[in-house]
Amino acid sequence: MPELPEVETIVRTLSPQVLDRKIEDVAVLRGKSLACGEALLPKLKGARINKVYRRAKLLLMEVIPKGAKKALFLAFHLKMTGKFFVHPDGSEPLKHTKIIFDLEKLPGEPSRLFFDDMRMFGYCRLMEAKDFSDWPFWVKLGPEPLETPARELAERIAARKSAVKAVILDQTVLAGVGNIYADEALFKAGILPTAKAASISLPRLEKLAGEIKAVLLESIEQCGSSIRDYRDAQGNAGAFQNSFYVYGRGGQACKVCGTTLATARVAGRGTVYCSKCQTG
DNA sequence: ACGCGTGCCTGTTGGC
DNA sequence: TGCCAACAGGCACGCG
Repeated sequence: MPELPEVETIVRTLSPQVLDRKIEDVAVLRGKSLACGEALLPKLKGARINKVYRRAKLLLMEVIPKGAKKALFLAFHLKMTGKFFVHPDGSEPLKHTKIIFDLEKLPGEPSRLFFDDMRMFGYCRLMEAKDFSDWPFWVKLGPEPLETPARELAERIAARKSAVKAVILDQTVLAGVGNIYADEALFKAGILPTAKAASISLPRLEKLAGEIKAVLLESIEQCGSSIRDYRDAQGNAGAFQNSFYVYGRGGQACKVCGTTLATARVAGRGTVYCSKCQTG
């Protein structure tokens, strides 16, 4: 389930494979996977991929259409099971392939970029620059945690009344944290996921913000977490799952104090925490 | 305006 | 052994 570190890893592994290459053809195998921009599809033919980058959990590509000055943008949300892989010329779609981008052929390089998505929660939006302002999710996205001072993140969290876990998962408060890194950061900060954000002292929230940044950075260094089947755009698994303190470890011993880790549902999500190391 | 619950999806897992 | 419910979870949406 790609969160910020996994999407960042996919950007880094996909970019060298597709940057500056031209898109020769696009096949949308499942209409709903292209959330908008169907009318712009013809403009993709012959367009050059100028930039591959990330915002929150979104992977974006800026493409320059042939002979046009206005750029187009592909914004992918991978949700739980979205994947990219560049397959050899002539490869047939896989069971869960939703969109195929045929790139210009280069000697010795694969040319079929597949967007696969087993659960079908993911999507691609094809847009012009002006369309971003009509995309509510994009407009409301909070700041990038790695580019925002911990103090500022703490103040944004403190302004909300809900359970602190629900608050840090809220993409309008800060962008890019999902269930894994929420649980890990709360453990490292020693804060119970159910504690109300507004009731936590600012220094503790600043500690939490610092731990969010630390856990995201550490995971990026490890190329993300591979739960089940996450792979980067070169097919490699991440390694950060080996560093989890709590996520997926319910019922096992806390690595710090030995207490059996508790499970609960918070903000509608499976949640694991240590009732001794974490307090309200 | 905010907070909370539900639906979207399919493959995997565990209980009876 | 086989079936089926529960589960995985980000976000849109609707309700209070």
